[in-house]
Amino acid sequence: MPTLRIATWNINSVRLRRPLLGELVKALEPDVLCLQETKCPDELFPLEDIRAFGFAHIAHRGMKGYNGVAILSRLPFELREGEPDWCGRGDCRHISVALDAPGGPVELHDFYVPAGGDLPDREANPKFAHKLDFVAEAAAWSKARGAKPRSVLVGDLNIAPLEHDVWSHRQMLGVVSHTPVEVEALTGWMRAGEWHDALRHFVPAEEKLYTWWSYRARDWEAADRGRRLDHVWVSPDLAGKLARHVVLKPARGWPQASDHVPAMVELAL
DNA sequence: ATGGTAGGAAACCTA
Repeated sequence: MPTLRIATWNINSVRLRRPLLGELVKALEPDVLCLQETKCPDELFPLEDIRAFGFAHIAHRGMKGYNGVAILSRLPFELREGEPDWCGRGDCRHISVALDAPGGPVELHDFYVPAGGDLPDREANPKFAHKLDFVAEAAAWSKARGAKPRSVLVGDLNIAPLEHDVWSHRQMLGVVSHTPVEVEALTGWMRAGEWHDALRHFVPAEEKLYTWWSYRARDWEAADRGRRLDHVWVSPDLAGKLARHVVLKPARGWPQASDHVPAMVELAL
């Protein structure tokens, strides 16, 4: 049966960490890899290095210093144009393609949701307001779009929705990424598009699951104060085709690691 | 209660 492996990783600078892409490819052998926080203007994107890792098809949308998303693929795809300009900011936080996948096209969306700053107060903190507005717009977009078959949405959504998506639910309730207003916004987005949480398809809600560990810890592994900020969602028709997943925790221990680790889902198409 | 680290830019922002 043909399979499709889609991975997502907040790489936190594609130029600095491009050697680690080789490690990721060795470990996961993804057909498609979606990146966030490439922090790389389009004219400086390291196309040749990435082609050498086997990704013949590359789409990237970057800017100077911040943000930036990219889709690296072994399969051909068509870049989807005319997607929304989220919150009218011209940020590079979303890119999407129609993948030439086994059995027909798969619509793939790669998102980087604003982190939202430190203070979980819409009035006092414009970054938090931006985050909530972004997710609300995304929910409206999903609602209008409907539960389109053969769709996958991945990325750093910067919200850990479930109790066991954080190391301590109680201590995180007031911390941006796990506040009730953010969790409600994210679950509203999921419901609006009838998206299925593909990572939790494999890992029961009662089990801890993290994709991010802060840089600001003496020993990230010993402290293990992680959060699940990175997500893979699939359309209802693909939920039954989920075959395998990997959250590549060892990547957090790589030399010059990103604070996020790659997550991958395999679909039996 | 606080501050801890990292990347990119350009002397401070973002996460």
